[in-house]
Amino acid sequence: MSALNEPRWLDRDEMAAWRGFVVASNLLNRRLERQLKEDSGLSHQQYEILVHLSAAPGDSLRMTELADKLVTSKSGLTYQVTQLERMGLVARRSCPSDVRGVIAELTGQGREMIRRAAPGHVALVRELLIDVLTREQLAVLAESLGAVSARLRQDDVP
Amino acid sequence: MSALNEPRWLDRDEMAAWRGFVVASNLLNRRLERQLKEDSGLSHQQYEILVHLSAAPGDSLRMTELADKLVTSKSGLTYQVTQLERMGLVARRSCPSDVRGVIAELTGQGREMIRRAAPGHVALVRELLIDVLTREQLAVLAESLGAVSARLRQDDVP
DNA sequence: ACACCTTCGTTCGAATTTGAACAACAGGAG
DNA sequence: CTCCTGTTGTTCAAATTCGAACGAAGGTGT
Repeated sequence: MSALNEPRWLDRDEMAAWRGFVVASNLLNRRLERQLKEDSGLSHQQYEILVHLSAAPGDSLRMTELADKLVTSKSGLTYQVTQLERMGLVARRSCPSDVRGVIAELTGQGREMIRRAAPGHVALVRELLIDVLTREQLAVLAESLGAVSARLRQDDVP
Repeated sequence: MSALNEPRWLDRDEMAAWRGFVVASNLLNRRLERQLKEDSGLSHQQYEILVHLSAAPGDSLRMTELADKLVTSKSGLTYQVTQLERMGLVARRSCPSDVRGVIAELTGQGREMIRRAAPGHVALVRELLIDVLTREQLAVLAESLGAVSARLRQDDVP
């Protein structure tokens, strides 16, 4: 009867998990944003770009690859890489194997910046998230969100 | 020696939890944003405003209260409430007990909108997050993120 | 070599977000 | 009452974000 049309609403636990996710996500982002801006003059997004580059072989990545890792739009990345380029933290160079390709590469200043910015950022992540949870909670969180991310990556049709 | 200056970096599990959180959060928001926009013409933020209002007594809340619940800036809320007001989904009225106060109230159209938009949204949240996890994972997630949120709310100095 | 479809990164305009500054008011201490 | 401090919601400029459209190039099948 109505079972076919009536959606399955979230029960108490499900709602708690979902609301907790949304609220924690927003609050965390706010705090990290402030801390990075004040201490290093970087936005969280810019910081993440530097991190992904510094973790990549040759301190460099193709724009599209980088956009995927960051989970952002291509145009958004173009904008931010331009900003970082103006700050002297990232340089653009063309891709040898593909004329269309653009490679974003960390500069010396970029490496220095991430080296200085990372400790404070990690300390805050630890204080606000990691150290609040037990080892078991962390493990479950990692596995759960890993599964959710994988599920989302799968059918992410642009 | 160096132990005092060297930050405690994240180990494998901690990093997995943190990255999982960031990635899942971004991917989820992207998907929810698209779905809401296409199906109802609402942004996720606008949808959340309607949800919080419809959950409040009298379908109404003070601006500041609403901003707190949404974890957004006051100016951001002012903008979005104005948008919703233009759409006829929300109305502003002044607060009886405080001349400065402004109360956002759900209109009839607003109630109808949330009634139509909710099923599709909840279904997607279920598909992408809730139903991907086991009952135990959900419980741990709820408790963990609840603790993190509480910790964050505590010392959130504006 | 040719047409065809996809991918790459950028540009563009529109929408949104933020923090700082602001005026108006509330709430108390004296 | 009167000053003083904190709150409330808005306005403003600046920064950021996104999707659609674009030109240019890759890759494939014939």
